[in-house]
Amino acid sequence: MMHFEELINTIKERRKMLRVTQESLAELSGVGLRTLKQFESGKGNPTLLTLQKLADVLGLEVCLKLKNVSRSK
Amino acid sequence: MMHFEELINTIKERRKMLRVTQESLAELSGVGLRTLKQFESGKGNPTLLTLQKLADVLGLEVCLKLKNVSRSK
DNA sequence: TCAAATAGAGCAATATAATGCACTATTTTA
DNA sequence: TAAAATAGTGCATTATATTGCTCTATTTGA
Repeated sequence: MMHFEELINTIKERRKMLRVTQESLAELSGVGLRTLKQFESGKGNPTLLTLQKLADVLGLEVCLKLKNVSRSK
Repeated sequence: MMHFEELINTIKERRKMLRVTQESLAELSGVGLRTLKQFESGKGNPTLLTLQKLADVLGLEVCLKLKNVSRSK
């Protein structure tokens, strides 16, 4: 899924920016380390709850925004 | 989960604004009708893929944004 | 450079999301 | 206000997300 990557990168970059390891983020968020590893490495299709838990610790939140309609793509 | 509701409402309202029934949205998105019903009725914890499929048809996209840090809440 | 820290993956068990079917409840509309 | 359309739920099955354990690969820093 093309759009997954954007979310993955946001999480990954944000985590690194905050200098948090996968292990720490897993603990802090209550998400299993294995689950986080899978998500960040592009395997996996997390549940909304899992994504929210991760985002929350990183000071992010999941949202829905209008797609850019006028793209010539 | 408090924050789920916001996402649910966004989906639900957007769907209604576009005058699309659950049945249509389910078909168009490729998500099972049962799954959509559960999500909109507040039961359920959809996978990111499911959420994206629904959002996509409605002209929305899942994103991560910075949380409002300075809230006295 | 090489040892420690961090990240990724195989395997297997368990929890739960996704789904369809059939039915009920609610809403819409003629 | 009654019929039709739309939305919500119980039950059961299947698919798959989550998890821990263990091991390997990669990255980092002294």
